[in-house]
Amino acid sequence: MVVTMEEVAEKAGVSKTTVSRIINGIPNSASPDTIDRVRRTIEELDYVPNIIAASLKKLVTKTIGLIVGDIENPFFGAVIKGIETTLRNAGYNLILADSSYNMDREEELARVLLERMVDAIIFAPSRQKPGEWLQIASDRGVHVALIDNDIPELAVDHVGVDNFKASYEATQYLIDLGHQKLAMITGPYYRSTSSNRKRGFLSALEDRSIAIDQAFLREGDYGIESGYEKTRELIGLDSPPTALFIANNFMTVGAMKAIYEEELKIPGDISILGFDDMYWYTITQPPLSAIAQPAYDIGRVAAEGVLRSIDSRGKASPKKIELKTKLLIRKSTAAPREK
Amino acid sequence: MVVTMEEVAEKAGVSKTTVSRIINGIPNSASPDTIDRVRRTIEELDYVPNIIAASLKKLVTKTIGLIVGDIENPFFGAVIKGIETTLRNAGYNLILADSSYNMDREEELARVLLERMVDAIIFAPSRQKPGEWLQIASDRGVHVALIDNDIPELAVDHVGVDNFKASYEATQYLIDLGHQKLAMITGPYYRSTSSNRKRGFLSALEDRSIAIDQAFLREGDYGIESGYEKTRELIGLDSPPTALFIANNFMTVGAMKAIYEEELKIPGDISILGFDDMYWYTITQPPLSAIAQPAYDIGRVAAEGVLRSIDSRGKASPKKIELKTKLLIRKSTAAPREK
DNA sequence: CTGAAAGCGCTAACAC
DNA sequence: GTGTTAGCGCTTTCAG
Repeated sequence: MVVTMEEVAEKAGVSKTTVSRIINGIPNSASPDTIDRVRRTIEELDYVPNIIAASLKKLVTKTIGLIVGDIENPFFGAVIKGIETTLRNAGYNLILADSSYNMDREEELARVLLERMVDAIIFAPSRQKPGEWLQIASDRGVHVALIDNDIPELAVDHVGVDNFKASYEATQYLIDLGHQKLAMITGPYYRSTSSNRKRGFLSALEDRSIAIDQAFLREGDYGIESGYEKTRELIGLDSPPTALFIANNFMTVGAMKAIYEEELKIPGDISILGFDDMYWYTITQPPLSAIAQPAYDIGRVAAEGVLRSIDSRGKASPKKIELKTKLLIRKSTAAPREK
Repeated sequence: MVVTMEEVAEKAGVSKTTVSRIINGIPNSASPDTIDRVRRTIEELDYVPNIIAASLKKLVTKTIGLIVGDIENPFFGAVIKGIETTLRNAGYNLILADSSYNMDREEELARVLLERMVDAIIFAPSRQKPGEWLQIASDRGVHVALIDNDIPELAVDHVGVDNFKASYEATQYLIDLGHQKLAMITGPYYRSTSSNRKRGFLSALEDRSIAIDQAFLREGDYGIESGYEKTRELIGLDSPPTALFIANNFMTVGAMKAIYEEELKIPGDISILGFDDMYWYTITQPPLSAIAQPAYDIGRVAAEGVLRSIDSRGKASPKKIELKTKLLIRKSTAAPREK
């Protein structure tokens, strides 16, 4: 740093203390005259306060760390936007870290954030297993909030959606349309979101007494390729499904690719329903039916929770919050063709 | 923070200095024995070094600030990924800030980043006009790199693509297909990218002696709605264009919406070519032709430049780097129908 | 209303 | 090899 508070003080003919108080807007701590003089000096010198120094003294950085699995996933894009906006408006900064869905990385990042003295960590875990550093962080008074996937055994805030219910209702909708041969491409079961989405699907079938064909249940990895391959397998079956429920956005793209390649008609030959809504789902042919998650709000609510938790000095007990999903019915789902 | 270096030192029976040296891996500064003892103590105490304190002393934070216009834009998503990955591998952290394409906000954010003592700022400006704080940052030795839009009068690094050339070539391709009635929906001219894309389009027409119909040139704002409206205007013309070139991803979505609404055939009635490639352009009907920008690499190269610049203590002169675009021809562009 | 002094937790000369 | 000392730039009692 070039110019320090000391220099401002000197030039204005006051002490550092006074300058500090004025900058921090402590009421009744300086005469209007002094305030004016100091303000002008700050202006003249282009003085920029050093928040790092202040942080060291106050033991508070007004910085929050965020660990996500993949910044490039549009779902996280919206979540991050919600977090960043909320935090920024409250005067906080965001340190963003991408774990590539790698657990070792997650651990390392949590540690790095601790070293940087973040006031809180918002974390989108890639699996349900709790990491060691997160617990350490929580133990030392660094507020922790989970988003998307939950880690039930960690007693910290969590913001997500009711994946079971969303999945259950979507499946029910498909059944009501008349489908009996329903397939699902799920995400990896080690994620709470994935396993809940699968459970919802299965549970709906069960409740409607539809036998579960194991060949119709495929575990993907949330990537485009995986959606493509699983779909090929599914439509290659002797008796293929008439409805396909896909657990995330990327796999849905892969699925569409496979379906177009085989020149199957949607929804004539097969109905398609995806988890995660994308802004471009309205311009595919046909427009895609999907379950929308309030991604921005997940971020916003998580950030608000963390802020509240900081304010209350961690005296608030952990909350598990589930936001509402919405089933968006467009044109990719319809009754199965009569045979 | 709970446990400090002092406590580690005490418990291990050495001085802070020794602990510090061991943590920083200064060679030949402690006996293997001491190192071992200290390491074990650190482990036992779950000691986490306080980088904020170190930063204050060293006047280097190993943190870089990034200001983008909209985190949710998938283009920036990829750019951010490139930056984050590169920085992380070099041991740097990223403070992410979203300006909502607002210039006042940009200024404010630059200042906030300065206060936080970032070692460098990577900035995706929303207009060509240079801000005051960025100059101040640069003057104080904070390295500055621009991405996407350039601000020519600022003597700092810039990484982007040759928008003029990309646009020129794409237009040329459309003309070679036989189109004579070409329209373009541009972005706001106050961005260097937008105006260069427009210039490329116009220049290609000129070079092929195709008269420029002003009604065929529409200035959008890079949003979905804007793409939709401008396209409606265009296809509502008495003599509508046979080819439409759209300056970004979001407006392309809007354009598609308008075209489907009017039940026009692509590319039969109108050819569509967009700037920015998206991973889902292969599953629209027809798959969309587009100009791909190496978004991840733009981020990576910008981050590498900033890192290099930090290493060389700013003795490197500013570089303006243009990465290669690629014209991806899929199915939304074809020769105009004979009339 | 204002200032002096004592650190926040760490690093970096400078000694020994 | 290791320790002592003096800060980095700011905030915060405590005095007046």
